[in-house]
Amino acid sequence: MSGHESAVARLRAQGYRMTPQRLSVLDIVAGRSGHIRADEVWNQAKAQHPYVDLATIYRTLQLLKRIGVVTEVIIGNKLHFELADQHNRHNHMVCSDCDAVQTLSPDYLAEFSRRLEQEFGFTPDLDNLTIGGKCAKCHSNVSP
Amino acid sequence: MSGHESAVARLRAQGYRMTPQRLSVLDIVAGRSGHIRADEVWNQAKAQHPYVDLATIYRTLQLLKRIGVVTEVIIGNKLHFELADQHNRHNHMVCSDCDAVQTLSPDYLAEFSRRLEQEFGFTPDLDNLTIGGKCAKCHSNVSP
DNA sequence: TTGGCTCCCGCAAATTACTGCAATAAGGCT
DNA sequence: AGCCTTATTGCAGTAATTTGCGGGAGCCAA
Repeated sequence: MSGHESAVARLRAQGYRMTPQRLSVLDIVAGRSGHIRADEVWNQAKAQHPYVDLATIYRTLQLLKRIGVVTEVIIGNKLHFELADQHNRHNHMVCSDCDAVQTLSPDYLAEFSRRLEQEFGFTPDLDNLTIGGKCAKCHSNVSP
Repeated sequence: MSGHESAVARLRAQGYRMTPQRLSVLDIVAGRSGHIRADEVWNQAKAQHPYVDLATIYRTLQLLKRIGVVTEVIIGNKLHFELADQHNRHNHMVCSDCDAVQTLSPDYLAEFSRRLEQEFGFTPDLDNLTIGGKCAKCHSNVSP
């Protein structure tokens, strides 16, 4: 449970204000071990604070993403968010059939990333990289 | 200009029908050397066939994507499509600052892909993989 | 050719994501 | 504690994409 304080500090440091709405969003995302959709955040936030607007949720999530507190994962073309834990960075593999999500150590991408940087000067944003494909279970299935 | 016939054949082979609308979409996507947005396809399609509906464009593009005739590229959170040229497969690197797109040989991902398959049984969909990050030009800039 | 099954289209409405604007409230200053 | 500045919210509206529905058309079999 160390995400909150540092997140609040990071907001303040950049001139952003801490509001009940933002705190709610932060609590909700931090309280969830995995990823959560924007509308789920909204539903939970309304329980704590009846007049939060969905637009505020979106703006807050974008803000938190911009300052690196949460990361965005696209699962079956729906946006999800999760707390960015600096001590446990990971990428996601999402199955295009069953939407199952597996996490992946960024070590697997280190070599690839280094080559892009050396050969193209392109710095990939690994924090937000999600790999689509078929998981082992769905791979054996037939119908497309 | 070999995309058409094989695409038509592939549609028929899977029980899909070739309609004027679908042919238009196919023509338009094939006629563009790079990527094209759904609404651009729509505008061009309307010129040929005044009563095409945008929903049809979207459905057709999804269909073509599903059967592997076109691939999807997300550029600055807008969907783009391009003809899947089997002889010139490539991935994309998109700069999150300036939306510039560079193409990338899938060779760079081969090793990575092989490891995912061996260690997790996960088959990544490299055709639709786009890497976000900062290009060399924007990398030197300051403001976030 | 007739019947029937299924596919496909256009229309409209739903869903998801985002934005402009005026009212509100957070945080610093006194 | 009270005031002032301005970031932030709620509301309403827009943009982008998807989905449900009913009619119409293609295809096959008898």
